[in-house]
Parts: sequence; structure tokens; C-alpha cells
Amino acid sequence: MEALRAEMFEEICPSSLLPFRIGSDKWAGLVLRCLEDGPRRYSELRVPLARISPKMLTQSLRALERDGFVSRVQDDRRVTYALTDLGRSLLGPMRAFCDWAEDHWDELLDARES
Amino acid sequence: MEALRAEMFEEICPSSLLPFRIGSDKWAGLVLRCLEDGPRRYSELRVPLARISPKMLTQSLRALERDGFVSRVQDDRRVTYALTDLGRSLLGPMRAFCDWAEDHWDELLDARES
DNA sequence: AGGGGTGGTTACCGATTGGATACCTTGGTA
DNA sequence: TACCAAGGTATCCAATCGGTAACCACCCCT
Repeated sequence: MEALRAEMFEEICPSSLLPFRIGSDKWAGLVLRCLEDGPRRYSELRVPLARISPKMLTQSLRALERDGFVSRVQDDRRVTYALTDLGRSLLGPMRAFCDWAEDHWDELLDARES
Repeated sequence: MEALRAEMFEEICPSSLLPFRIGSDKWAGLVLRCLEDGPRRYSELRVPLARISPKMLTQSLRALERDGFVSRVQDDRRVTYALTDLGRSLLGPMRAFCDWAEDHWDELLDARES
């Protein structure tokens, strides 16, 4: 499993432009995408999500855990977060939306400008 | 085109349970669904969306208009709202999510309870 | 003993969201 | 003339969201 890249979400401003949101808070969708390839540690998540305060990252993770999308596992003094089956099942519809966003990005920008 | 039923969203509490949101505000997704079958008037929308204050309904409509998902048409002293092509293109991914929600509703409830 | 990394928590504060309620304008109807 | 429906606005208020910054406990390493 590759390390998460710091630039993964570099220019993304999820709440202000995208017309949809995954999870109950602003960042949950990005967290889910970070977990696609396998379990990650808190400090790993902070790399691409550097612009999220630790407070909000914790809050997102707790909410995702409460909703059953993510499991928090404490193993040999390390904490890892992983998608549950339920969380994984969200990835399909999520991808449908991301594809839509790519396809209609220009139209979105046009609409916002006028 | 059939009239919208008052019970259309009867027991739905979109923000508190569904783990996704369409549009930038709480109600926009429901508004879009109301427009699926064709143009509707403000007062028509208020029937299934009776629990939304007029202020919020207006706000949702304005946001959807600004984003290019809905067009507001004033014809012979009546106002109608209709999906634009862009708005209609959202219905596909939306439906993917609604199907997901139906399939996993029980798991969602279970997760929330514990 | 001291320093650093991991995985957070807490307090504080301003901005934003959303709800309730009352009100308004225009035009039609009785 | 009075009233009514349509399509909203205006105002006020409470709750929530999200950011900054500081702090903390535990463990490891030197």
C-alpha cells in the first residue's frame, strides 16, 4: 500500500464548490477516500488532510465510526482506521458522484460565475 | 404530471440520518426530487416540503438556481421552477445514492443505535 | 533525565445555518 | 370594498460548525 501524498487534495475546496457532501461533515468524504487502499493511521491521514485541524479530523473520524463506516482499531500501541464493509459499499455511489463532478466541472464553474 | 403528495417525504429527516447531502444546503436534494417529473410552482413544492420554512425553501431554490441546477421561469404571472439539463444530470448519481440508502438502511440504523 | 512522535483533548470564539413568526406586494374575486 | 392566494421578505434567535491554540498522556530513544 502506497503512502498518501500530501498533494492528494491540494486544490480541493470541498464544501464551497461541490454540490454534494458525503458523511455528515465537511471532511468526511475526503477521509473515506484516504482509506480506500487500506487502513491508515491518524498521522498518515494528516498528510493529505493537512488543512484540517486535528479537532475536526478527530470529529470526522468519530462520526464515521458512529455511523459504522470506519472502524478504529488499536493494535500493538498503534491506532489504525479502516473502512468497514458498510463504508466500502459507499465508495460506489461516491465514485458515481466524483465522475459526475469531473464531467460537469466546467458547467459548474460557469454557473457559479454568472 | 401528477400532483406532489404531501406524504412524499413524510418520515424523512435528511440531515440527521442520511450520510450524504445533495446541494449546498439541507433541503436541496428533496427539492430536486420534487422537480423530477416536471416544472413545479412554489406553492406546489410547499406541499411535500411543508416542514421547511418558506425562507429556507426560497434559499434552497436560489442556491440551486445560482448553481445552474434549476431555472426559475416567470410566465403569465406565475412562477415555475424546473430542472435544467445540468440539474437533470445530477439525478443519476443521486439515484445511485438513494438506492444505496435503501439497501443499507437497516445497517445505518443499527450503527446509529450502538 | 530530556526530547520527540503519536494520538489525541480542551477551551474559546466567531461565522454560518436553520427555525419561527410576522409581514408584504400583486392581482384576482366576491 | 374586503378578502384571498401566490410568492415570497424581514427579523430575530438558538444551535451548530469549524478554526486557533494550547495542552496532555503515553511511549520510545538517547
